[in-house]
Amino acid sequence: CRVPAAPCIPPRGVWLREGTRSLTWTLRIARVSIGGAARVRDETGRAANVKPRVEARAVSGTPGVSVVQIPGGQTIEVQSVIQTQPSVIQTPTIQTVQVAAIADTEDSEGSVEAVSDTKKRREILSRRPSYRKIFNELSSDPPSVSRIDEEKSEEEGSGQTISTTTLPSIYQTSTGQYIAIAPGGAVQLASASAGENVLGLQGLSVGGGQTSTPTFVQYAQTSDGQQLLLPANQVVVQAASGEVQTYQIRTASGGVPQGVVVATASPTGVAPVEEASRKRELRLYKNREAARECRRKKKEYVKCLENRVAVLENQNKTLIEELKALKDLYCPKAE
DNA sequence: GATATTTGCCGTCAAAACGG
DNA sequence: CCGTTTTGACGGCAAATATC
Repeated sequence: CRVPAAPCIPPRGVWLREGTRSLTWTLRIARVSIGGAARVRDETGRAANVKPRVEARAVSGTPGVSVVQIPGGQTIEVQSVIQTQPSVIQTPTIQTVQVAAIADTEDSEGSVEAVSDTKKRREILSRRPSYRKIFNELSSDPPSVSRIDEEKSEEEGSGQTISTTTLPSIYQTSTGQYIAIAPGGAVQLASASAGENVLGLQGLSVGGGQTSTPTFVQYAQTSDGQQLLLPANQVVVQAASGEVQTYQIRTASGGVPQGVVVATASPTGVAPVEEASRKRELRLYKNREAARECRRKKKEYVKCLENRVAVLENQNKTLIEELKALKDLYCPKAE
């Protein structure tokens, strides 16, 4: 949280490191590092990062006491003071923090318990109304703060993001680029570097019908109207410059990254297991995109709040000055 | 320079919210 | 009511930063 000058109140508990230099917290759920000599490891050594470390997150907490859970299932209760300054705090500022207790949670073992533990935690962390709801409610009264648009706001910069309104088919090319073929027929290159919109290309799903192995072919239309038919594992992309390139599509066995839909085919004749996994992939893909979008909106929302804080602080300052001036003018003897 | 810690982002899950 | 969308929560990774 980097709202300037406005003290952010940690919503649940306080996040701290024992006996070390800094204290950090983020919104609502924080990560806790237990540093220094008291560094704690998951028994299985599961803090499987390149750099050894332990992270924990809040499971509950009241002002002054935070209960955090470390990966191994242990619960550590930490007594602390409310620290209102976010970000890094130098040694003189931080107050002593004691690890009050380290206790094994009864259900640290066993998958069934683990599930119920997760549930318990989720219950503890009662869900608050969504930020968008709160924000829209807030913004119904005061001026100078823009509402978060329900609609997707114009993307700054290039609009290379893959459309999320209707699900495109995503393919990874042999060069590592991703190609999205939207139902509308637009083909987008979604590479890490930059994307370019390519029109005039279409992906055609030719349903397998009776066959259990659906075929996927594409045709491409060149600028001069010529049509190209391509093998099932290739995609042609024409850049804005006019340059036409053929890409090889990787197959699932070739190590397609998670979530990449390998092919879109009619479900007819597809084994239930395959169908289920296809559905799952689809769901994951959609959710991935949704999460991305949600984060974008959230960032926007936080920016709006920061603006709001700045505006209100300004107003406050102006009003105080005005009041002071009026007092001086009309009741100079006051105080 | 090595190690420790923080921070930001991502993918996934699950539950709330929403829309038909 | 049910399917879909949205979003909080969480675990994980890696880059950035701090500290030794």
